[in-house]
Amino acid sequence: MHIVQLIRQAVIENLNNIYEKEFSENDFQVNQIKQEFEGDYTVVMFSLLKKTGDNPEALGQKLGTRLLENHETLFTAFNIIKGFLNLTIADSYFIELLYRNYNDICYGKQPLNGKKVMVEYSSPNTNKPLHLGHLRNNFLGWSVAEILKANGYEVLKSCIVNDRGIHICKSMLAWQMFANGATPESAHMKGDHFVGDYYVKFNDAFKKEVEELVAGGMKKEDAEKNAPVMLATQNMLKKWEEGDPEILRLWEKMNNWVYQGFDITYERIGSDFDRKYYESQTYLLGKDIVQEGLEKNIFFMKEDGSVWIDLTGDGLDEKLVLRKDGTSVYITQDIGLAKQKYEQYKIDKSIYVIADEQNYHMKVLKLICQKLGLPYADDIHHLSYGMVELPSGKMKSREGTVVDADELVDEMIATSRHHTEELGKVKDFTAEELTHLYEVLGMGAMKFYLLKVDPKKKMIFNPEESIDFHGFTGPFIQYTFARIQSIIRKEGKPSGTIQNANLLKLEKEILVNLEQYPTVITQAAKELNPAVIANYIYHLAKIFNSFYAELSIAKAETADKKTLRLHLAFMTANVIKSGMQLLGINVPERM
RNA sequence: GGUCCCGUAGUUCAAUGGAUAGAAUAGAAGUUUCCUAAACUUUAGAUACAGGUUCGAUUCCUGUCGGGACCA
Repeated sequence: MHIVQLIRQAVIENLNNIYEKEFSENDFQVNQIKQEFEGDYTVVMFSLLKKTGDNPEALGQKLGTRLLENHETLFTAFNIIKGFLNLTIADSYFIELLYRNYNDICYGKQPLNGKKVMVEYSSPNTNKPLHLGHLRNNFLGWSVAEILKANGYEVLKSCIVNDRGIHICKSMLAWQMFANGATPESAHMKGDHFVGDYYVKFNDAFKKEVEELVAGGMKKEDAEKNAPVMLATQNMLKKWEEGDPEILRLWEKMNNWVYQGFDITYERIGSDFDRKYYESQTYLLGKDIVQEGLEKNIFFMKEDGSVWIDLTGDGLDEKLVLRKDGTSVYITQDIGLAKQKYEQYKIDKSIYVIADEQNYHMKVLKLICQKLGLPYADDIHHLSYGMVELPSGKMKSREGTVVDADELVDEMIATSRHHTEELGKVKDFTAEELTHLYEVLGMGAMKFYLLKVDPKKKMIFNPEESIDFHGFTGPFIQYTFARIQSIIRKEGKPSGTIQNANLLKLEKEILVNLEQYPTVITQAAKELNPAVIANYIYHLAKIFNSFYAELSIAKAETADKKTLRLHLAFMTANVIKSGMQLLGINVPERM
């Protein structure tokens, strides 16, 4: 049991005895103490004053005295400041922690709990390469999956590939018009970038045609509808839906180019999926559910034959679920896919990692499922994250302001190479070792940068300033790990027992933090928030670095202290490695 | 027009209703005969505004201003 729970329990027990009333966890808080006060944890007593009828001083005295009497192995001292009862935890309690978790790579993780979760993330379009926004999505989704695994869930990672629709037809049309049969091979390009270029070419052509039409006296609105390339694209989509073999062949060919490009990127950034869904196979789903909904009067049909749901009672509006020509809209297939996921995998929870611009859509999806009485409706969870923006605002592919994922990865790796060469600490590394190190550091910096921020908040990325390698960063933590490994190589793994603890402030601070790791993992899962882990690991590394600068491990004052500090270093390294893995970040033995 | 989200140091981010609002970076000043200076130490700097609830508000409620997203 974690120490905060132990304290809570002890406080409840003793309050019950002192006041002969029933107290519960909700009656008070237990917090970690602030630096400037004496002790380790504090009981906030304000909320207990009414129920106990005592003032803080009297309450604190009674409670503190009892706690020390009845739990002498846990508490060694207490003091009262205003409404806070500050408790000092016994050194021996923490020493036990070191022994108990020695070399345990599963420290902090939970055994399987029998629940199954699906995490859908990444969800790319096949008309352009991945960009910075996708990176945040991918890192988030992957990390959340790992965090859930660490909490005992069985996790399935899935991905819905938006492989059909008007946007793909635009790339296809532009390829027909401008490529002269070029391929990624002939152009020496990654397939996703190759196809993305034709998407841009389409937009250029479209813009030009609109301008010409407007110059000829047409209204802009009409010009956009009647531009020849737009009409041709719509015609192509129609042919695709009718199953025109030639169009289907082109569609398959271009999508495969894109997939080959995506595979390379996914491999580099460490994204993987247990199950991929393709919109071309799911876009017809959900129509049967619409029928059911009509019969149950949950949906209604308008005069033109289109089907709607009235959500005005829920503060939303009327929402289209089937067009008048009987074709699906996005929400229809989403309902269908949700059902398919549930029936196929018997999942207990379905998490969708999607940017917050889709908040409305996801709210509607869940609401409709609930109204339909679908059994999985309540288990649909939208993990909504803020968009990555530039200082100038939203990234726009049409304006060429998109930060490309592959380019950014290359840049990060180049920067890590530059820093490493400048410092010259790994001159004995082989070429492969160096390549690997640059990748570990570059990807570490990038992933940490995107994961350290609360997912809910939008974040600003400034391409002018490269992602840092100093301070609150991945490499800072990786460096801390590497220094510990260096010590372990020289001094060996910790062995033997600690006779006389008598912890110094810095030693104890590390232990207090190490003890919190399991709680942190639980909290991260509860909030579906990798930033909780990132902040914790950074804090731990920071404290360790102060400890490292202040106190010698190899030349500790006594043999006993040396054993203790080796243990501290060893366990800190294990927790750093474990926590960074939950973020998808590797740690190097040397750097 | 409607719904929702966000305003914290120059900048990028923290803070389950709790003590003197933490970090990083940029700025200033230091630390290397000693375990990796990608580090450490010191210093200066912030809750948009006005009310309210509370023993206590960055956090909850109302309004104003500012920014953003979505729905027609």
